[in-house]
Amino acid sequence: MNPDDRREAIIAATLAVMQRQGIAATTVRDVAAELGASSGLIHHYMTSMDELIAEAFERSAGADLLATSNLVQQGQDPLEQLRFFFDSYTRSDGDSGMQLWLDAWAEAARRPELRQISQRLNEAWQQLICDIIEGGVRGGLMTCTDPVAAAWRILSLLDGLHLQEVAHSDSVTSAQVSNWSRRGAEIELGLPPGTLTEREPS
Amino acid sequence: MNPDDRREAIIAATLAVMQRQGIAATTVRDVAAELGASSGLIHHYMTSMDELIAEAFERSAGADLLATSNLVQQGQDPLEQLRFFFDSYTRSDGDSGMQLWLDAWAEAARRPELRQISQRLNEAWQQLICDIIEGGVRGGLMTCTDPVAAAWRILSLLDGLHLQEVAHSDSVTSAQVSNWSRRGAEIELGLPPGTLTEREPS
DNA sequence: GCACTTATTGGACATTTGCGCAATAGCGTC
DNA sequence: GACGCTATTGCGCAAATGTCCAATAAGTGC
Repeated sequence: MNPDDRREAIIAATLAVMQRQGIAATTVRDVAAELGASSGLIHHYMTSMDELIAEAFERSAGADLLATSNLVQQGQDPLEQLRFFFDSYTRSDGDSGMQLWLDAWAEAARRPELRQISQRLNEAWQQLICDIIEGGVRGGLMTCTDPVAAAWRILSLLDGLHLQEVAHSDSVTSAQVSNWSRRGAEIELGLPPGTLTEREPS
Repeated sequence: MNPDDRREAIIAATLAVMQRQGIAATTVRDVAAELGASSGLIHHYMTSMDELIAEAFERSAGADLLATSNLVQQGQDPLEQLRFFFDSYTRSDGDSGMQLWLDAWAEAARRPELRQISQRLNEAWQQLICDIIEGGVRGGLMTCTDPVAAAWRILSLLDGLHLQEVAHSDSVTSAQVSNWSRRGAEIELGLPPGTLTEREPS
């Protein structure tokens, strides 16, 4: 098998195990079993377990960011862009992507490589929101005196609510995460209620 | 040694280890070393490792909640109560309490006992904020059409910002967590800027 | 066909983990 | 001082884990 393809296959298998069992409980043997290969093979391509986990997480979380980013760019104006942002972000929690983030944040303190990736991606998410807000303020569609702070607030609110949904499923529901976070952004940016509500696909 | 005291001592030692190393990396042997006793002793008092961890987390997080709750009750009006709430919450992150919460949320999916405790405490935090808001709305000091949602937003925003600070220390600083979360609550509740800023102890 | 590189295997190894258990020490009661 | 209960010890066991390594299979260029 082509080395590049093999490497991809290993990362894909790692990701599958991570999503099933969580980052902390992912072992080399499980990845090998998922791949249908031996454990030695994984170490032939990866120098350490930490690198393997970091790479798999980056692949998964990076793809989510890219997908949302692409969708946002299709928005005609900043309001639609922000709506698309919420559409994309609140849809992607159907899979276990958010549990991965929870694991990553908790493990960041103990895995430097993972921490670096997690930080970089979070800052990219914040930047994405910040750009939308600055566009909205320039166009007179939104009111905001501190876009950097506002972007961190919108992102953190979304993460904080998602966290409750994933950790304690019957405290906060998926619909509440969507509604409450959209309403929060409306309040933050001086928008009338309903502006960011998900539109029915016509 | 008195069995009750011994039990307390074990929990205290467990907590110390948990704060130093994180929940996932806490082992029976480490707790025994911290206590200056043998590993067998821990199992004489606790039926399992999960129970030990859950109990220690409940003790620590419950104490934080109680301390904040007590401080809030000393506020003369809802605005001061909310200010006290932020004072208490944003001060308690000096120690590593927030990393414990991160671990707890991540582990909640795999440790039922921990999940139950985490969920109960989070709901109590939300209730604490909700009561303040309802008092503020009644007294005409705050504007809020949905106190339940607003309380979840204020709590989740605070947790989300804290999360960034703990996981990636140079993305968001401790001061920014305090300022941004207070400002967020002001916007949420229709308060003029600076209303919730920490007062200098005169 | 033959050397040479590389992918792949399967297991060994040292370490760490939660937990159990037989032995011991300490202390209160008669 | 003897007895009995329980706190406490210290070790051992089985399972799991990351890492490494010698042996093998599979190509690949000559």
